[in-house]
Amino acid sequence: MGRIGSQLLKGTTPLLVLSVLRDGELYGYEIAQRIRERSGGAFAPSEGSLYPALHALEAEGALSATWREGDKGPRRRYYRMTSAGGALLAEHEAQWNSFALGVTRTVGGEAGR
Amino acid sequence: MGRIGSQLLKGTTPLLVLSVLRDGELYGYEIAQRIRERSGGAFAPSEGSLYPALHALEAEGALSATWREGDKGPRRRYYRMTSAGGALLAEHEAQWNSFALGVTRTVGGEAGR
DNA sequence: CGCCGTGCATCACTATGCGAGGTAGCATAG
DNA sequence: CTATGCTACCTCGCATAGTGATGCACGGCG
Repeated sequence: MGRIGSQLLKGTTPLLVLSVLRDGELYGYEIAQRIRERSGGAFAPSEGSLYPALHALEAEGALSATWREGDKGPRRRYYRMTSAGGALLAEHEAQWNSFALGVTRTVGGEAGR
Repeated sequence: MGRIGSQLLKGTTPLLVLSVLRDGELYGYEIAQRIRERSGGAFAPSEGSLYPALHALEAEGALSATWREGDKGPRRRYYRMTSAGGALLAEHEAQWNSFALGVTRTVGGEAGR
């Protein structure tokens, strides 16, 4: 395994998802929209990556979820961050920060000074 | 294709390689070491990703390369950034910046303000 | 003489993002 | 009444690209 979890290189989805869930309970589609809004439209996970990520996070115990019937429209699955999810978020944030710092340093040309 | 080139999510290697080559001519192994040093040891591309990336960059015309016999030790392939490489670097930097900004915003919770 | 370090290269494995396709409910247009 | 389109969920196959293992070649050291 690399220095910086190799999944972090492409795996920003868990970080993003957990981040928006700090706001409170949200359902899948809404999570994607929040990420899109907050990123300034720069990106949004596609469904093919969002839902699997949500399931994985739930399986890990980072999220808890419940189905709820909508008065109108189809049922939605609401996700809430667990305390384990909070810890995971902190971990992902730390990894992101050191990754971003590393890139910035390398691109900027500062050595270990 | 997504908003932010999907390769950028994991494809920081070209950015990193081109960045260290601003210093001048370097050979493969040395490039890896520079990246490692500059990133503060946070990461270094493995050989399995570095060499293919170098070949791709050369094929694209972003780098020019020449073999040189070492007085001691095996021959080395020295890479130099071309002007097309400079343009590519600028592009990768811009992409990285907007990507990092998007993540920062999403994690930080700032909306489009 | 065997091992290690430098240096380049390639391979199989793996992770995961993406788009397409499928199900379903409801609303509006024709 | 049917078509289209939006919300909302899920899953599949494809492509990309990072990792470690393996191999070749050269030279120094114990």
